[in-house]
Amino acid sequence: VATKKSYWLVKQEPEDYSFAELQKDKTTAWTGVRNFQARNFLRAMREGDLVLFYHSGTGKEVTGIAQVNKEAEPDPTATEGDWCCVGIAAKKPLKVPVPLPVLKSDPILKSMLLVRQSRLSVSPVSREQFARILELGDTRL
DNA sequence: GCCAACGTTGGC
DNA sequence: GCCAACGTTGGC
Repeated sequence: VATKKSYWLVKQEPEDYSFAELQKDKTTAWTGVRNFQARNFLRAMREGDLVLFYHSGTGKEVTGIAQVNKEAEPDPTATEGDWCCVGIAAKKPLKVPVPLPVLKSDPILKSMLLVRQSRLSVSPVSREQFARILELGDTRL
């Protein structure tokens, strides 16, 4: 059953957990999401989906590509409530990071949910937007 | 169920 | 440091 691949973006402050740390760890459990909208996106992720990794705060740029390697399961860090996490694996850093001002001004990227709703920590990305990020990032998978 | 008050996040 | 956006809480 071939399902169509989806694309996502996750956001984290690099001081908290950077893409470099993910590369070092190889994989990580993406825990700690406590927002319903973000949680629902986590639940929609499928193994193999590609994930843009964005640094908020210091950097404010898309810095790397990761891939879902484990679909949603209960978040072990949640002591109450119906929360979940996914597993992601580092895939490749962007050769050239794509900074927020570029996202905001690019005709394809300015409609990204990240741009329109900056507090959302997990958001969907279209195939076209994902391809555009790779193009601007001078990176191919 | 509404809304004011407050807290948090993130960009500038 | 400030402000906008958004979520949560609590009084009514």
